[in-house]
Amino acid sequence: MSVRVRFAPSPTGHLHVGGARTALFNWLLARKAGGTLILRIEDTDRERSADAMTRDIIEAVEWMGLDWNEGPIRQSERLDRHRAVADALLESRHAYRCFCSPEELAQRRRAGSGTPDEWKYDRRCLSLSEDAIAARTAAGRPAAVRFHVPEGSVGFTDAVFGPIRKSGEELEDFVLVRSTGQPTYLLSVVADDLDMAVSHVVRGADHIANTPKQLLLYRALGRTPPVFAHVPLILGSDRTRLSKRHGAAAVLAYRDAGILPEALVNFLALLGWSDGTDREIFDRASLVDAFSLDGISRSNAVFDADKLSWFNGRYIHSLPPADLAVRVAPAMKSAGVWEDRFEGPDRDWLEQVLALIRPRFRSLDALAAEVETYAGERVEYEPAAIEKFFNDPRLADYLPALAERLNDLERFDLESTESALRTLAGELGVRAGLLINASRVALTGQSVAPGIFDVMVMLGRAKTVGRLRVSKVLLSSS
RNA sequence: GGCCCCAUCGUCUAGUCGGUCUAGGACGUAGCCCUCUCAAGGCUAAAACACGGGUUCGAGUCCCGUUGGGGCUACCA
Repeated sequence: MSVRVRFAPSPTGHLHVGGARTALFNWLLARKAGGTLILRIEDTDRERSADAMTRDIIEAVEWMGLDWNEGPIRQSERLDRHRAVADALLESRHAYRCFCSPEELAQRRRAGSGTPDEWKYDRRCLSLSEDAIAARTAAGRPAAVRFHVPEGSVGFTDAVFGPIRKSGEELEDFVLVRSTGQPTYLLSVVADDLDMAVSHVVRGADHIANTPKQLLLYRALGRTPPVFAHVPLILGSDRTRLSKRHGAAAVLAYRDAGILPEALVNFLALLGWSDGTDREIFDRASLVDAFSLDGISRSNAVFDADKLSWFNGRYIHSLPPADLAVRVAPAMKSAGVWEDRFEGPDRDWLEQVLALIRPRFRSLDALAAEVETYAGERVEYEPAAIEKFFNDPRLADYLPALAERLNDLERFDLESTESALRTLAGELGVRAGLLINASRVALTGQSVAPGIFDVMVMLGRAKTVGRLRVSKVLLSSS
């Protein structure tokens, strides 16, 4: 049996990390088995669905690099097919028309004993005679289609949770088609999964309780259900279900915050799945290779932004510089630090700067912004840096002296700059650290930077000497 | 409330048919090393089997209960 899976988000909101992980697991399963991934948009509730959200979801899935083989299919385009299934169920007496309006139901719910959510549909319309139905239909009364839940229990073996059973008494006669003629989710998923020959349904664990209802539909239709694999939910740090309240839960928000898709993918894969080893870093290919449904955990997982950040750092630190330059370009552009020369003659220089400064960064944004320190014409001095390393008045003489030494250098490289500085420090009788740290502030405006000689070489002689000379002003005025 | 599901460090997790598990790894935290700063990197440390009963020679591993958490309970998906 060939593996056919689907990722079926509903466009009622942004694609959040929970949905993203479900998409990833489906993709992984499809790729691992050489199967097919179908992208299906579950927009049967027109009221709550938005086209903008559909675009958002597709953009997010593409950004994560999860390619699909069929779709995107909009469920709303298959309404006729769904209604046909409902008609078949009506015909076979597995479903019946219900003329109770939502308002009436709400009223009866409130009037019933116990709390409203204990109330089950009272099957008032189940016993309607043919004549009564015909009369109401002729009178133009809208009717919903309800499934007639049979006696007995339904059970299935979930690929991650194992056997799950539910007694039919717990289920009420659920609606398949709204009185507006719109099919509901329960009908649509089953009809679509059947038509699309879906072999494995991998979805969030919040669907576990609905699965018995769907199983009943498969049974009534005389069809074999797919394998179900429910994935535990992702929780916020307060252990409640992840939502907008927990800050950035949307996939594209992470992209916009400078997260690399491979980091998100790697992180998400390990959130609720393990291959049983200690391995943490997985590229796409090894993830496909190692993935298996039975490595999925049964308990919910808390989303740990710190760990995502760590993964992102790992990828930023290990990407080939040429690739990193490509990946960071959008962030540089939106930060306003991009210059055309980075596309041409200074490409190598940019790559070298990135390679030099990246160990200190875990996000593309911060990394992009820091390029300005090296590429820009002006230095922004941090007050804290000045306070920390510009606190020796003698520096007002030392730094200009260092500038001249460096300016006179025959060659301007790592070795020559370092020996020039250390020689000067020796002659002055001060620690090399004094000049080094002060130079760091003079050259970058910060108290934090890569090795100072690397910084000098990246800046080049002109900028290095210029910034050291300018710093005299700051020193004498402070 | 009812039904379903889950339960190992703060977090993500490993934990072969129950037998050196004195419970392993990672993030985070603390310390040390490196060192011109801060990172990165390396090393080390603190940190968990929710609780109570069973079953068994022996339970983190099996069973029951309690507690806690989550989900579902719509003419939402």
